[in-house]
Amino acid sequence: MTGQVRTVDGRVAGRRGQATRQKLLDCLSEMLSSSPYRDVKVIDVARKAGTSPATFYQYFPDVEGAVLEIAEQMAAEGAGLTELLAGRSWVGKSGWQTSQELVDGFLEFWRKNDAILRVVDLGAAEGDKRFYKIRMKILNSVNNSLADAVAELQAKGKVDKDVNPAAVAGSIVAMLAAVASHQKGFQTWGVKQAELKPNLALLVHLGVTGKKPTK
Amino acid sequence: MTGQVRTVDGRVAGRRGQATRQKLLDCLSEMLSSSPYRDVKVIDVARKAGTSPATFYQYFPDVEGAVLEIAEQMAAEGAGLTELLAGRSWVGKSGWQTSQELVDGFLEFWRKNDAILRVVDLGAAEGDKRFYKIRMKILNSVNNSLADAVAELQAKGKVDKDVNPAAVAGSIVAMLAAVASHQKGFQTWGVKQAELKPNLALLVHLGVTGKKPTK
DNA sequence: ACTTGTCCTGTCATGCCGTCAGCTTACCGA
DNA sequence: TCGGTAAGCTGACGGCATGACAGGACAAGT
Repeated sequence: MTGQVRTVDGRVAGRRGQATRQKLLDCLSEMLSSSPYRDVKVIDVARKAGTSPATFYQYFPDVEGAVLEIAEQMAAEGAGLTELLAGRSWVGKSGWQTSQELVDGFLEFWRKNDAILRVVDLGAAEGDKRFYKIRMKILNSVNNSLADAVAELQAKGKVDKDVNPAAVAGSIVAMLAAVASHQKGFQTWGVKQAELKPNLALLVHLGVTGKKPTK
Repeated sequence: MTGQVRTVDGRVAGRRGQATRQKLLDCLSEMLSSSPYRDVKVIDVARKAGTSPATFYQYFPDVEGAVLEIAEQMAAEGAGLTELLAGRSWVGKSGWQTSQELVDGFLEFWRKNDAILRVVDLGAAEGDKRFYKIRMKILNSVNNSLADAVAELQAKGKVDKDVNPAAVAGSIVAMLAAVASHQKGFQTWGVKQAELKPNLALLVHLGVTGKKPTK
């Protein structure tokens, strides 16, 4: 029951309209990858989509509105990140594997959607609740699972009592997101992609379990 | 020897000119805190500074150019973050203290400069080398110290050999930066500022030494 | 008072924004 | 088949930001 897709002035969009709308979104997505967010103009998106600016405004209130739409679509996919953690173990060798796969999946997802995620991150940091919510939606899936894992280990006495599972999980997730969006940066620091992953996985494992992984 | 401050058309700026220039920078700084980066317009900055857009363009090529200037100033201050780590120990109780003070200082610095740091982060993520360099300048001070600390512990055999100091240090620094810029976010996750810090410090300590701190 | 170089702004061409009226196209029922 | 209705698109327009320039205001030294 998401309701039908509607134009700004309230008409319901038909087949053709939806196609145009999607084309505009696709073109916007491309533009976000190739030029700074600040310089993305409605007219450029429209031109790229082979239509006119007026058409753009029929479907979106402004660039930001369209960006939110793209972000929403991505967030829906991003919910799949939960599977990286569902039912996984954090003890012994399988704990190390869980950690590695989480890092792998996370970095991959971020790499695929880096342009839009940059903008979402900015919006969230600027305090825009709409972007903030989307960021939460993506990170929550991972965050909650991690927090649960920590809490569980804590209940078994394997993790100190004064640890706050939510704080630790949140920090780890933030780290993953930050490293992912500055992946290129590490190369300039003399750290190769392939080297980065296991070290990141190590930090994740340490954070969750408080112990070095058994490899 | 940074050379004198110059206008866009090559004149050297005198006392009065420098004052106006600085006022424009200050106003821009304020605007960045109060409105989204994308919506910051030259005309608004000029109005706020009680001058005209033409004056702005005399000193800066565009908004981005002025932002770089502000960022540069901040980066100079940020170099002081090194002191949070210079000559500190990572063993025993003092290790725990080092970790705590690092987190404290880092979050504080970020909180003070959050608006401009947001923009720098975005610019860097978008691949703009000028922003990237500034981000490095700030983080390098901390990053290098951390990497050294890890390498040292590694030489003493207290940290596994297959750990890459640069990768670990970079990831930790990225975590600090990310958590700092989304501090508000944690509150919505039910994590209070005061709770966040020790948990973050714990993660830092774990990452650097591989062991839980002795408190 | 006059000169000199700094500093600021009025003005202008250009281009994007965001809206509207109006035209074209697709769909549907009679 | 035909006409009605709603969807879909665009040209055109006022408004505003951009960025450049030339000329006027101002301070400081002579």
